[in-house]
Amino acid sequence: MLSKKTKYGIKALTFLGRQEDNTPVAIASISKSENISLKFLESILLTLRKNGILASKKGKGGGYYLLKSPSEIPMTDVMRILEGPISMVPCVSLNFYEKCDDCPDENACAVHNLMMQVRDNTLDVFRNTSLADLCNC
Amino acid sequence: MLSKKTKYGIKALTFLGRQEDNTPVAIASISKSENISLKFLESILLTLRKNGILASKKGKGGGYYLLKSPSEIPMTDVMRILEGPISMVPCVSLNFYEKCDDCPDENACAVHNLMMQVRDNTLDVFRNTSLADLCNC
DNA sequence: GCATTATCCTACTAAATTAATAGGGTAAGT
DNA sequence: ACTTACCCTATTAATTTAGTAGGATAATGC
Repeated sequence: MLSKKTKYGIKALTFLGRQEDNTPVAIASISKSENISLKFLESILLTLRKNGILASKKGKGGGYYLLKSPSEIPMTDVMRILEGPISMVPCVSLNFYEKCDDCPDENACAVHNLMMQVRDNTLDVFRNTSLADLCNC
Repeated sequence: MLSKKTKYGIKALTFLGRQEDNTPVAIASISKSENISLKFLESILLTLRKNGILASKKGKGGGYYLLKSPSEIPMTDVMRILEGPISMVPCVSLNFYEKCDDCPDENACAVHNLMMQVRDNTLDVFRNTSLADLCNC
């Protein structure tokens, strides 16, 4: 299941990507438009900023804005920052690999092999989708 | 993330599918071979039985066995029984649909449209994989 | 320079889910 | 009868997720 954090994060990003110019938008403004708890959204935007997706400006007229153009932001990046691994099991993860305790041989593991396929397919979607694609729908 | 329940369930099913004949296998036997907590596995096999994947036999020589041949058990069924929805969000689920509280228009929702694609791709994998495919690897 | 605005940041709490355990009940075989 | 092994409900422990609190910091404008 997709966490609310990721869901809200993506909604906020598309909201920012749909702005005419790239002037800062206040958290409160996004919070209202997208029906997201202000404080929760605050922490989400903070992690997106710390991970190089957003930049911010303080004080009056301040807010968050995209660092790059939406077409340059692949959904793989967004997903990994907000949701973590794209794989359903750590043993098939490219960026968050971990060995299973119970499994003596990965190549002989049915779960491993099935989840490799799922990962490849999911990755395909995220690699071929940028924030720009999401803004136009 | 895939739950341990599903992971263990799939491992147990492939173990049963790899048996020469379809005679009952005791939970304890699967538990040892696959390094799964006995009691936890017990509850997993119980739900697989209640959902028409497995049958069981009590008493000495008893245990669990597959109701159908592995090639007749699609992974979509297994996943939905053990893990629940295949979709990452309820609003794109075929079998567990639920409307989002925050979203006024699904068709205009970026998350919805992205997750539709992910669902379609994941579903493709599960639909085209049977338990038999997992037993041969 | 001071008030206002809005992000920054740490810590905490509540709720939900997951993983596992306990313990007795029931049926089948010998 | 006795043993074996599944049946079933309830409970607990651990982890994760979602959300809250509250003040610190920085920029802007009068």
